[in-house]
Amino acid sequence: MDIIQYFKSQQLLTGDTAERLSKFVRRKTYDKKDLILPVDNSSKNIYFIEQGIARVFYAQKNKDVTLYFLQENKIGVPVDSIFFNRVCKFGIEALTETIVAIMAYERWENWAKHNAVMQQFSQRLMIEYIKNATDRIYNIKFQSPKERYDTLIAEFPEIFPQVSLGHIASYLGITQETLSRLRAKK
Amino acid sequence: MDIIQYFKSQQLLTGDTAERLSKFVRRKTYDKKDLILPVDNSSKNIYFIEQGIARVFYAQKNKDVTLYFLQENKIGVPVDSIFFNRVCKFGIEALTETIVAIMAYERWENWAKHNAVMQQFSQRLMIEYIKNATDRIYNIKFQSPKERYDTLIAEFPEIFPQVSLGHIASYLGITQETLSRLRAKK
DNA sequence: ATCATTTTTTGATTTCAATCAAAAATTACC
DNA sequence: GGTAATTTTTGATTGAAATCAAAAAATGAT
Repeated sequence: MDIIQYFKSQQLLTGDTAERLSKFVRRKTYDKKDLILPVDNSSKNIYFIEQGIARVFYAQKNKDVTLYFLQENKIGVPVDSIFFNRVCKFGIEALTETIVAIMAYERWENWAKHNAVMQQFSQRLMIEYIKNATDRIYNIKFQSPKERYDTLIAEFPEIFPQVSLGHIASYLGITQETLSRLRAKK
Repeated sequence: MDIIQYFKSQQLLTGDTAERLSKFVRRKTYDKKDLILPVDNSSKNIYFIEQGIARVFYAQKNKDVTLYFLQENKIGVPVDSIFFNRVCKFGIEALTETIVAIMAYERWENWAKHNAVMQQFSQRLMIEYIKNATDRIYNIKFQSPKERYDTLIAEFPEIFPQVSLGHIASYLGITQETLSRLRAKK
């Protein structure tokens, strides 16, 4: 969905603010396997997935771990760079052909300083991030791979034909082979 | 440290705001093993550790996992209840004798609506939470138990005589025996 | 100090998932 | 449609850490 439409539909923005925000948006299309954001970058952009699927991942040498998936209408925020002025450890990779709405965070941050609606909008997005991070930690620390698997297909069933087992397995914290066996029985 | 002193020292609050906030604070002392916040509760309080050490943990049946430790000057925030109106999955347990400064979040939230300093203060705490959660996810997903161990002693060396191996092990995601062996060699 | 309780270490065994390897299936491309 | 390339499944083996069990050490209480 168009990013501005989406924010409106979620009652995050009202007409005129939305109007103005839409001027900040730049759109870009990525092919499968393109990097939307490379690892260890210090981008201060916000990446909204208008179409397609992406993954947020850590990578170093021979290690590659998927942190989470971004479906349509999800936002990838390089928090390290935006809030903490350090390079962002994770990257974002397109897993299908993807349309991304990109916005420079600083512009809207400045605006938010003088605008209550934007201020609240900004806060809402932070809370959204907090929710996702909190849930993910619970998911990793307290649930079993099988439970994580069940949660994933419940929340994001379309993932299966589209995303390769390897990425899903690393999201779950197991190997591809183990995931394949997990699916087989049952 | 006294919570208000701490916020001042961090330039999070100025004189008069601090003054007023201090009226919101209620202090409580806990013994070792006391629950500061039970699991699955819906407290809307914020818990600031003025003295001692606590742990944030998930528990169900025979499962008990330590999420992270709260040292002096750290804040425990039951985000589930405060932001999402659901019971908070984690609890907080005192690991030593502990002095906690407790504050009702709603009071300061209402205040923040009409006060820019409080608003910014509130936002800073959110960002702090985001940082911790982000780092922790990296820590869990991308680092090995040994690396987690090294990070922990680097950041929080005093933990060792004070907190039992069992809790530390569950924080690291291994068993107590494995941790004991990890420490032995070297 | 002594005894009791808790915590940590050490040892032996088991188990589950990782690894290694190859076959089968699916997808992509000329 | 056929061949190549990729992805998934299946099988056999290995290994690292969990489990089980008990000894040793540390802490606490009387």
